[in-house]
Amino acid sequence: MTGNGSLPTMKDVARSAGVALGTVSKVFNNIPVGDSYRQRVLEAADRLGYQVNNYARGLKTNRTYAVAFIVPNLELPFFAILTQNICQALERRGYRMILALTDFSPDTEQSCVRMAQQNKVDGIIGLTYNPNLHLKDSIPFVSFDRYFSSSIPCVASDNFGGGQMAAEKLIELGCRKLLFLRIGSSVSGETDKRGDGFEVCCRAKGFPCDSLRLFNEDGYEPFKEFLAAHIHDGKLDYDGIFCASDGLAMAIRANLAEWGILVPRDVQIIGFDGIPVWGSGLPCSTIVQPVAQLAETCVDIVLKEDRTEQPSLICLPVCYASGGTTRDS
Amino acid sequence: MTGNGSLPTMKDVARSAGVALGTVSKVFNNIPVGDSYRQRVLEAADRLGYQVNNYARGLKTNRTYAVAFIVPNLELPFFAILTQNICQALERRGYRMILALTDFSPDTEQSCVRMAQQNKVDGIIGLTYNPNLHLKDSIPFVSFDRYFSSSIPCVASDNFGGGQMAAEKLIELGCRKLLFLRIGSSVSGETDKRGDGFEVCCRAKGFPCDSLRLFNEDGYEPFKEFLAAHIHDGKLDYDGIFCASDGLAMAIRANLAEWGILVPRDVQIIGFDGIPVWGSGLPCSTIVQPVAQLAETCVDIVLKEDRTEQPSLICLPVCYASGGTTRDS
DNA sequence: TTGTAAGCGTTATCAC
DNA sequence: GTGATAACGCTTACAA
Repeated sequence: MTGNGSLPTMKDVARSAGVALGTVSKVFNNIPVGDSYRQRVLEAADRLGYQVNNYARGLKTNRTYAVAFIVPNLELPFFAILTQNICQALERRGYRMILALTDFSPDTEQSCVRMAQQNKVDGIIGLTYNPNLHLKDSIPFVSFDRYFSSSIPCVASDNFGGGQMAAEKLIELGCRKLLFLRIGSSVSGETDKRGDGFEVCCRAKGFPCDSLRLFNEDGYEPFKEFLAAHIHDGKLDYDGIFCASDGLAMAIRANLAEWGILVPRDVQIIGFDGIPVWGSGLPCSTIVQPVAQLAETCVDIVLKEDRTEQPSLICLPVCYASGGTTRDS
Repeated sequence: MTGNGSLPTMKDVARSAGVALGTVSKVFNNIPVGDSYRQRVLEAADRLGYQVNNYARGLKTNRTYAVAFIVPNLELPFFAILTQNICQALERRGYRMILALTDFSPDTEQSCVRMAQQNKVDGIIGLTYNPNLHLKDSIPFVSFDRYFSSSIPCVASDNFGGGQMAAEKLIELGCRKLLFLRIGSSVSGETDKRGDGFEVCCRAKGFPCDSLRLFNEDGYEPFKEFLAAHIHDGKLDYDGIFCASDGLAMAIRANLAEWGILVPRDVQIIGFDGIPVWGSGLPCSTIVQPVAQLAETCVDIVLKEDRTEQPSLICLPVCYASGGTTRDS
């Protein structure tokens, strides 16, 4: 204790150890110092319960060892797991994560960026939808799943390739009448390519492919109406469906069940994401995103000192995994 | 721009606005200042793209408007949703969350606490398992789901009541041979009371109740063996199971399915948590934790200035929700 | 190798 | 109401 009620400072440690202030600082920065001095300092620090004040340190060094991660929410399993992996990747490097949730609001996204800047974070990783997010170029920014410009690195899965993979798989499994379904932000992003890859591949292989692309604002109703319109005599017009997310795949499956249409007996479905459900494994057959590598990549790039020579778009390979909604298990 | 490459400071704003440094500070702290001055300052700040440096501010004021949240991971839906709700509750109050993941490691938990202290957070909310976590009493700490001592507030659901509720419900639904299953940390915590409440209630109502309580280290194998040992001629010895989490409930259901035992036809199951799965609603019938209120409560307490008169344990009411694994829908 | 002193960007206390 | 000036706790030349 310092006598007054507040926390001990370096000055207190120095006094208690009987050394100069600078010496204490050196000890805590791993700068060579006489062994007996180091000893005394460490003991004094321990005795006083001293810890470096990162705020004072950051003020001097301009490095805070904090990175902000901006994401809509943690309700979607993919968002939660991505957040977890990025947080762990940061921790491994001695950085901390400031978590900022936006609930898809462009205004909130912007104010999160402001907050991050004000907190002098060393970098920002953002999964955002605001089409004209205003970024200070003084803080490194890495965008997840959305391409801004060549000067802002974007990290994503190989969404196009994943779509192709889904098409190939469904066709290989005997599907001939294919359908693509998605619901998501009306702001275009990398994930849109999932459907593009799927459709391109279907066409290339000579099979018809319909698609229904909705925006979040639309809600699920249109899906139900669409399916209802494509069921005749208890049979669905399609035998293979590719959904842009596993959650959507599960919702579609549940809706079809109400019509007595069973998966994978009557129609095979492939989703996208591949996050296992705790206690019950993969929710469906799916294109698996390489979450751990995506996280590592974001962190690597955002922390990279040398900001010239940054790639502007990095796509990581996905893979297919069977999960009970296709006839291959 | 300031001429040199770095960010503008208050000094720059003052110079550019032609006012004194202190005046600028006052403007940004909402301290009364002549209107024309305020105008000039705001304009200059805008022109320069100035933002208050929270690190410098924190150094002076000893308030960082940051709270650390320590949690094992975001894989368990309950953890993810709790994290989301706490983060939102903090954002609403103008605070940011520093997220620290521990993966259940006691050492990591301790180092997260150290990190938080070093970052001079205004408070710590912790979902931890380290039985002798060392806390500085200079930083407010709120424990989730685990009681430390009367001086450290603990927030939890009414786990005991939830267990009772599950028993009552199963009995009401006709179950007579009851079973309680749990897997979790070997460090005791509030969640242990789920089973206690269940067993107490079963006994009080005069129905037999078995239970199998495992630790994470044990893995799932013992559950499978237990169930196998209690299946005779394709029939399970129990007709009602209460699982300490929804994830476990789903795992048990899947295991029973392998034996041809169907839920809820042959046995009814109630889980605990009540986090809906994106795209498919509740995973099972369950005791729902009031996540939003739990989060609000944690944040309220951790930010409360007056630290005398804090309750040492707050239990929030749970409720039952049917989700397809009981015969009441 | 050790000690000294000048800031880092704010806030807060004073005279004016 | 406004404008110097001294901290806040630390890092980092630079001098000893």
